[in-house]
Amino acid sequence: MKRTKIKDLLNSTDFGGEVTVKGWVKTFRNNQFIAINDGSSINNIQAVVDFTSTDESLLKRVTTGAAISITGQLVESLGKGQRVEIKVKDLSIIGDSDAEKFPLQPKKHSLEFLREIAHLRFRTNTFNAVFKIRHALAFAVHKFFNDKGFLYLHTPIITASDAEGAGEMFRVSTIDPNNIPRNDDGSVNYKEDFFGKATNLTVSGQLEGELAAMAFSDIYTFGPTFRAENSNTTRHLAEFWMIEPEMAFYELQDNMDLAEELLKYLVKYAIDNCSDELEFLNSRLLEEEKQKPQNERSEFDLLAKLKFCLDNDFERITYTEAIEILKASKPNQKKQFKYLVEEWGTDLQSEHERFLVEKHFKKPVILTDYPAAIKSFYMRLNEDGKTVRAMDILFPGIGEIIGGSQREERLDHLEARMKNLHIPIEDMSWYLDTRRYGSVPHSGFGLGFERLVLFVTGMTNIRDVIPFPRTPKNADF
RNA sequence: UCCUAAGUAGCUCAGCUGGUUAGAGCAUCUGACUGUUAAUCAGAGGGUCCCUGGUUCGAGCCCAGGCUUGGGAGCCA
Repeated sequence: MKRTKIKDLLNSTDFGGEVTVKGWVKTFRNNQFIAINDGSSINNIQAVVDFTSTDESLLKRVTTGAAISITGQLVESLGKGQRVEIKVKDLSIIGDSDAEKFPLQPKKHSLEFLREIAHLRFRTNTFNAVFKIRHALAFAVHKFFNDKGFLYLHTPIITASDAEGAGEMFRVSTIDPNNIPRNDDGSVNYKEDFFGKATNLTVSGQLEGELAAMAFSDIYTFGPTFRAENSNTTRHLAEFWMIEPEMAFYELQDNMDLAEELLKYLVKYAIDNCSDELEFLNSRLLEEEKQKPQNERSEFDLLAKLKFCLDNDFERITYTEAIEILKASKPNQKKQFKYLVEEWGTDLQSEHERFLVEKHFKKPVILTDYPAAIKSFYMRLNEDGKTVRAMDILFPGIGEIIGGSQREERLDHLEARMKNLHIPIEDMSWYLDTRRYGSVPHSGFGLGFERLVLFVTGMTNIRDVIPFPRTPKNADF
């Protein structure tokens, strides 16, 4: 008999008909009630088995985690707590699960423990919800850009350019570490390596994206990105996914407008398409909040927080304005900041960003026009000669979720800047060609996909929103 | 990388001032019960107290080094 997905059965009113479900046992209560889940819904379907007429040795194999197939009649539930259930006619075990060894129990587990069994955590409600939302958001990214006529560009994972300055890179090499080819001066002879030169995993697809934007006008990338930084935080991964649109003829304002529209679109898409999952995560968070002392509880629940983000314009201020606000702020006056804000030109610490977003404006903030000295070489210099057209979007609880800029389209300015920073211009000739032949103002940004998923799901550790997290000292599974 | 807290049963944790045979709840197993919702009741099994070394008559507990994890910082998306 053809299998029906549990999601469809839970919505069905076709009582009396015979159905088959296949899935994994979540709980088996009272020797009668099997809660089965097949991943199609965060909710289980209950199958009621008549233990008096069922082989006892078969029932013993209905253990948490076992895969089973059930055929029976779909009926209105006789008990409370669920609308429909299946009256079992035929029960068979597809795959046994040794209850003494299966690590997931029908109880609450800590996220830290589940991280150690990341290969099995998909089977929990929480991760079912998180990864469904992750999927929905990924789909929504493509839908958003496709509907706007953007071209999805696949940029290389392996690159030879080391001019990004975006962070430490992972080396890609086939050189035998026990037998390294050397030049006469003792340095590694990369001519012997696979690509004939030193190569790395990409830290960003931006530079390649700019090349394509000079032909297609509007492009985006969405792929894995790698940083070999020794960062041990709740919002950094060594391998993460990034969305990087790049638009010709966009100035900084257009760039900000697109970024804000994208973020709101994605949040709305999740609200509209993942209501069960968000509802579950919301109640899960509410329960965790109850464990906290009153003064540490957040004022908004997850759903309210998401709606608030949709209903309010992001606050847009310049770096210079931010510095003025911070200088005059209470924590700065009372010397409560660990790093006091005194001079124009220093980078903002995360305590400052958090103050602006969570205390002062109480909503997402777009910071623009940073000092050139603390930003990348490719950002467009303003007329004042000291700030660049950069923008960072800061989210409550997450910090920087987007970083972007209008790009420096003037060849002479760009070359001067690169010389200053000792970036080898000869190696970057391919990039500078965009400025040599039909250069136009253009802009783009990078959205950290996992940080977006963090925000939408309300999870607090980035390792819990990517299936198999790669972090320092951790590359399991 | 720095600061900080932690590591005890499958999981979550307790373990007094260093003192006999290391405990609880849940899970698991056995039995009872049979419309349950983290079912209930009775019983049983289950330990490299993170690792290495040291102090001591005696270390889960004290000291040193290491490993791992949580939280914070830096770097950033």
